[in-house]
Amino acid sequence: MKLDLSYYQKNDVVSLAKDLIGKVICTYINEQFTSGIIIETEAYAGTTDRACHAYNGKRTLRNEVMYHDGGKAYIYLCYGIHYLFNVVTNIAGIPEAVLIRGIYPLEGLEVILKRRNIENFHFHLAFGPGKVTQALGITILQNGIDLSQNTIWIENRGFFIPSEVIQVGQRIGVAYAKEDAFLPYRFWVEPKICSEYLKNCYKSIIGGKKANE
DNA sequence: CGTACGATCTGCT
DNA sequence: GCAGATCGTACGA
Repeated sequence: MKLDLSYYQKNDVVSLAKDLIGKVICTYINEQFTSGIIIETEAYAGTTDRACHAYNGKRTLRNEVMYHDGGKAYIYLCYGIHYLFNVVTNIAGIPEAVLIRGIYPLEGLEVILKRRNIENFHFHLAFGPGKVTQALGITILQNGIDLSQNTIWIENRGFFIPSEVIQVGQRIGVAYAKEDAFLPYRFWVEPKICSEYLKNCYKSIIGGKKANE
């Protein structure tokens, strides 16, 4: 169920970014369990990617964990306000990562609503990278943690997202990366579409059948 | 040491 | 649709 470290240590960050769509990210933070289906990701492809924090081999205190073995959390503060959560991929020395940009809340909705300071559920509740970390309770305190432990981890629950509903496009907010800003490294499923597939999964669970594996 | 700038979100128009 | 919030990091002097 829980993805192990070998999953993250593969050598194709773009494929991993797409494969993470439909997986379930879980957190146990401040004694509270919350989770959501990953519905938006972006790949950041190491030292040759102008949009990547490790472009041209840049290595600082902030991005140090990108240079570690895959399967760790790379978290940083963006625009002085929002924490952004990345999964480090590949092996030590090759600084690649997947930014988790959107989730569809699955468990702990009450906690998520409280953390987001929102009254009622709506589709875009955690669609956007700053909303994801707020919903899941992630801050800079979790930077560098190991995703095979029990604070932040990702599971395969067998939710099947058909390839035809996964959209592909340019990454958001990286105009400074010049030509690399046009690379098709962003993957997403509209939250409303995701909810339709969720209904199907729940139906099959209720019917005594396991969700698609 | 000083300054510029974000892998964004919200609320108001 | 747009401006304002807000602060750590990076980088040059």
